[in-house]
Amino acid sequence: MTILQTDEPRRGRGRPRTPGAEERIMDAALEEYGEHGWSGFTMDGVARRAGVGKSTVYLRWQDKDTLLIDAVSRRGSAVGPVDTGTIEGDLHQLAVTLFRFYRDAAGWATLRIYVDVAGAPDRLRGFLDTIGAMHTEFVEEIVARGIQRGEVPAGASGATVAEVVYGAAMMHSMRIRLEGGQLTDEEIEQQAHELVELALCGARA
Amino acid sequence: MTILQTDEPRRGRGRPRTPGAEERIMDAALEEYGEHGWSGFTMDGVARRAGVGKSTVYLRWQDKDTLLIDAVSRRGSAVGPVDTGTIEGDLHQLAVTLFRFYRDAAGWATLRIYVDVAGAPDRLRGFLDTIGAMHTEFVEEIVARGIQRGEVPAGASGATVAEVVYGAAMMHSMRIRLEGGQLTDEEIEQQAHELVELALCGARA
Amino acid sequence: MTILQTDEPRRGRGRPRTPGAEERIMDAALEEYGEHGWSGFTMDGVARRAGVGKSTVYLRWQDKDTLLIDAVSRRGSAVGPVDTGTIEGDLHQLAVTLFRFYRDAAGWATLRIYVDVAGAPDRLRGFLDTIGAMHTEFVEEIVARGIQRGEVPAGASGATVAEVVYGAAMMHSMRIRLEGGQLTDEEIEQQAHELVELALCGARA
Amino acid sequence: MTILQTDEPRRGRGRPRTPGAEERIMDAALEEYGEHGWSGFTMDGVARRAGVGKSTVYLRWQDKDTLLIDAVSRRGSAVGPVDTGTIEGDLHQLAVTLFRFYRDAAGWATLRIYVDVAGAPDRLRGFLDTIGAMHTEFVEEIVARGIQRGEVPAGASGATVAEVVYGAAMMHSMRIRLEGGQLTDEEIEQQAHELVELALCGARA
DNA sequence: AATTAATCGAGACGGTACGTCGGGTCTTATG
DNA sequence: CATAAGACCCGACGTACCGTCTCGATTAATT
Repeated sequence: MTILQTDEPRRGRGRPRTPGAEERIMDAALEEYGEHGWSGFTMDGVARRAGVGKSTVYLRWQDKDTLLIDAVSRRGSAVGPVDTGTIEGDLHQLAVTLFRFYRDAAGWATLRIYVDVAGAPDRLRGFLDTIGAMHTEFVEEIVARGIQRGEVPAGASGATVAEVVYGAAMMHSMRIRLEGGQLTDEEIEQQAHELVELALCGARA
Repeated sequence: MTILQTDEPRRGRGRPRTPGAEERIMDAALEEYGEHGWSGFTMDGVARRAGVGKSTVYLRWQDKDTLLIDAVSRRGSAVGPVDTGTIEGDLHQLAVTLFRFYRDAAGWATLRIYVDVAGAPDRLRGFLDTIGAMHTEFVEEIVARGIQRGEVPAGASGATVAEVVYGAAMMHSMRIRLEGGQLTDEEIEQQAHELVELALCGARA
Repeated sequence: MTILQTDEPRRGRGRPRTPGAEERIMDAALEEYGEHGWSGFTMDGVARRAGVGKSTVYLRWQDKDTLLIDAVSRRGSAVGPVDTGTIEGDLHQLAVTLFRFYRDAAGWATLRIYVDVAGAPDRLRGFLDTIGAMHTEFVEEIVARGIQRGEVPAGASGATVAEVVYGAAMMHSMRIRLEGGQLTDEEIEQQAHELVELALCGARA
Repeated sequence: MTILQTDEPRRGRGRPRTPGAEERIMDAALEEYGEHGWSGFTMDGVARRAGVGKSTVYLRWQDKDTLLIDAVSRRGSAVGPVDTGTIEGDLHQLAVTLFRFYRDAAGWATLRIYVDVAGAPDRLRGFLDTIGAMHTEFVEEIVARGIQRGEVPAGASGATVAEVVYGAAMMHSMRIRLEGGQLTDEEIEQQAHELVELALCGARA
């Protein structure tokens, strides 16, 4: 996604930037973060794993936070808009995507960043807010279509549904993680099903 | 709470540990973490704020992580069991407590730690799991009493209700935080009400 | 010697000081210093080796320097006045004593202290000066008696003789030490003989 | 002199080491040691005084001892070979240089280190031995030339002369230092003269 | 015998310096 | 120009030691 970048000069002069470097660095960043956590996530480690020099990293990202957030945001967009024809189908697919996202190390890292940034007064909060709002919009579109189709009453709140689905998926994933386990695809289907029923029940009331 | 401590030798020999030191240090840790976030949370800073030497800190906690987790866990137990007579009242009070907990810097820090620890393979996961299970038990007791009273059908899942309430409260709090806002007590009441209705709707189905 | 001690109150009340403690502590101090040098000479180490608590040490010496200097001075007085009847015999015996003194770990430690203290502006310099002057006096008495007996001319300088004997003995000892060797008693006799001849030659001129 | 350094890789890659840094650090080390003595000689202090980060120091010297010894050895070589045409002139110049060397804080620090290292079993002793042997050689060359010129008999011992000159100069300097005084240039000339006469008297016998 | 008071071993205390490590910057030689 | 390498300054890490302090447990001399 690399939203945080300054617009590159691209004057065509000098050696062009190595093509795959951004990717390799962001991948390395997510892997390092996934393996060692925040403490233990070092720029030297990222550079070494990506096989580049530190200056190559700092040429593209101004600091550690920015790199990590950028790397994480790119994966965060794995959760995108869906349209299966029914509100139930849409929410189910969204929930399944979420569970899979949280099961992955990089996906969970995204959540870590969000919670971390949300907790401290920070220049980056506004940016993540945009991402968060984007996700809320997906759900509101789903609910809006459901209202149009008459599946849920007009007063149903997309924001609430979003919070329930995202929040419950996150909490369930965390519990499994703390137990040291990992969700299978079948369990994800089952959990998503229950969760959607519950959310819809609330939306209908 | 200081669960992580090894049981002290307590041979009565030598100068006894200063009584209030643990408290002062943990308070200082939460304040430092709340003000500066993870980066910017330093042991020297904690010691200075608590008015103790670094050795006094390291005598009680083996490292930075352990101190922070311990400090955070102590506050985590602010959320305890409730019994108001109805499942609706119980869940409402629980939700209100949660919202208030997440509004507080130290409370949010707790969540940060949980998400962080859940993301990395770690010796501390098992411990936090215990705390997490404790919270699930509170909700399961509430639901069990609800079943006894006939408020919800026998098949209602306490774990699911817990995930919905905790997760949605967390997500809502995070959204407000990312927007830079802060929940008022009235908004908390309102949110808690909606959330409980939704959860109960799901539990009854 | 324990010159640095304040005069003890000795009011008779309370538990009397453990008799052998001073000795054990000073011995331990010299041993620790001899084994580990200045860096590596720790009060905890001394107390542990002497089998006493730190308070027992600090009750007798105000700090590390004082203890070490005191311990070292006690051994320093191993070199005392002599009177064999001839200036040659006196100086020979003095030189032999010196060589033996410098061969010993504690004796060498004494020299270390002297050089160390002489190098830094310090409250302890005056004290060591006294000791140094004492040694000079021994030699001056020897030379004065030599003058009386007509062995050396009236203008002979005791201070110069002292400097030559002490200095040359020290330098020779240092060279042997740096080579990792150790002077035998025969070598000491031989060195002392040469040294005295040289010093007397100078004194006679 | 920096003899202790491992030969550098010098692959030409990466930023080269700042040219004057070694010098600045060693100067700072000697100044700090001269001012505060061993206790009070801190790496942070050296780095600050040299205007350098601690890592820059530790990149060049493995620890405090090594730095100090290296710094001191460099100055130790201030005393070098002389050749004035007569043994008397040579020794006189050597003695004057020595007295001036010991008068200087850094010079005296050198002696401190020597005595300190000579006193403890240590990896560094062999190295200082080399320096010590070098000094002995200077004097032996002087004496050898004196023998060639017939100024002293063939059996004269350079080592003994060296010990007498170095030792007596050191002892005299120490006495003056302990008294809190400082040798003037005139006194140095006078002392050197006396000392050389005495040493030559011995060498001739 | 009870009281008083000093000393003892033990070890926690507030500090300070250690030697290491990582962040972000800068400087070289090489593409 | 960008890059890989790596030295730079800074500051936090967790450890060790200093000299102080506070314990409970002795150990006499004084009541």
